[in-house]
Amino acid sequence: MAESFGFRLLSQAGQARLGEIATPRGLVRTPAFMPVGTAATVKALYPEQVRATGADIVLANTYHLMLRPGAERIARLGGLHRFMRWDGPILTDSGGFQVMSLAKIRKITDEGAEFQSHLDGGRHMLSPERAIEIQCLLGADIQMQLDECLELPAEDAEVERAMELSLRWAERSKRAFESMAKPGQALFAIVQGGTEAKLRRRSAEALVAMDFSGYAIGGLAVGEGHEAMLRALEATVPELPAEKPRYLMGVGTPHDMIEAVALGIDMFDCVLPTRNGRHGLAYTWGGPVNLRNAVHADDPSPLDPQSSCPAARGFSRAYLHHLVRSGEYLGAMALSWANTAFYQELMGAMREAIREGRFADWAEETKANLAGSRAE
RNA sequence: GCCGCCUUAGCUCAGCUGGUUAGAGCGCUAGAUUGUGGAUCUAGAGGUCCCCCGUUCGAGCCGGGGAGGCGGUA
Repeated sequence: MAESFGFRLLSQAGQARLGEIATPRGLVRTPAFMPVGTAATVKALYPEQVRATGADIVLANTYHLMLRPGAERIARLGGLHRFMRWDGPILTDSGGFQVMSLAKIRKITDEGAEFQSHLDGGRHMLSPERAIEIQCLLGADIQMQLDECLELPAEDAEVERAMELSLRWAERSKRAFESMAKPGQALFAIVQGGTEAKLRRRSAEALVAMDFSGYAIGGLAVGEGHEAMLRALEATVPELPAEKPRYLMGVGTPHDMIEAVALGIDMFDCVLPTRNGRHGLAYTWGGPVNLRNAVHADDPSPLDPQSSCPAARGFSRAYLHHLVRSGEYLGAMALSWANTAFYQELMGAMREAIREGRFADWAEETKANLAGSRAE
């Protein structure tokens, strides 16, 4: 097992990349999907289940864990890996996005983000330095710089201001990381700049000059639309170094991820498989299936016979329909499991297609099969 | 038997002095959801206002008769 962090490019098909991220806690095969475990749990799933679906790494969250149960407490309890019983790599988000999406009242200054907790209204200050300190207390293998994420559409001047602020925060995050992090831990920068190609390029260029272990693309899938997101990726990815992993934050649908991999993205995270699973939407090789719909009430066929997941192969659509409509825990568990498994199967299929040099054909065929999964 | 109350959407119920196209909540039928508040939002379908007769320009609403339900009483 590697002592230090590293990325290896194994193969390429067009812009699509097959690779491997080495961490002291194990390998991450890329393209990778990271199940989201915001509050130190991939909701409704046991860690063993998450691992068995093929996930190499999970995501957890600075914002939520600093508020509850507290980063210092997790550190006293032996760190996040022991706390949540996940011994593989963990990536932690820095909190920038959550301050935007969750905190009711917030004030962004150069110093940091001052916000009121969505839990109890308490006031907190999250600076770039504190965000790194928290991620170090948690023991995250891959840490993210604090950034400012905007909802789109936004004024150009506002997008530029947030992008420039995020650059200053990147620099401070890196300094803090270098003074606190343990060997083998990595820090990723976050490219901002909205949908404006010029701003994206400037952000990427500045961050690359600071030399991070990996580069994330943030501030997308926040209201700009599918095509605008792809154009922003096309503008950004060529600016990033080939020898570092590229992470598209918060994305996405199966369709989104196939197209992003085609543009050279290596890593994803998204709440869709788990959140939508809890609310009755299943992702399958035949496209998304809304199990709340009445059409499933009498359907004895399995959710997805092509899936390797016992929940997708074993439970009938009629039963899952009943569980979802009844608000039963097992419905949320079964669909979270099936969806998490599907997302990993999808990444596995992409890796195989790249390895065999047939990614473009595979992508066309698969997108057609999934049609309905956001065919925009 | 007599007295009182009730009957409006699938369910529980509003309904103005009699006045356009009769409403709500839940449910139902769908849709949205992208660095997770186990959340939220959007749209749609659905009515013999118990039945009949009458009064009125006009009745869910007023009068008479009937049916069904609940309660009280003998």
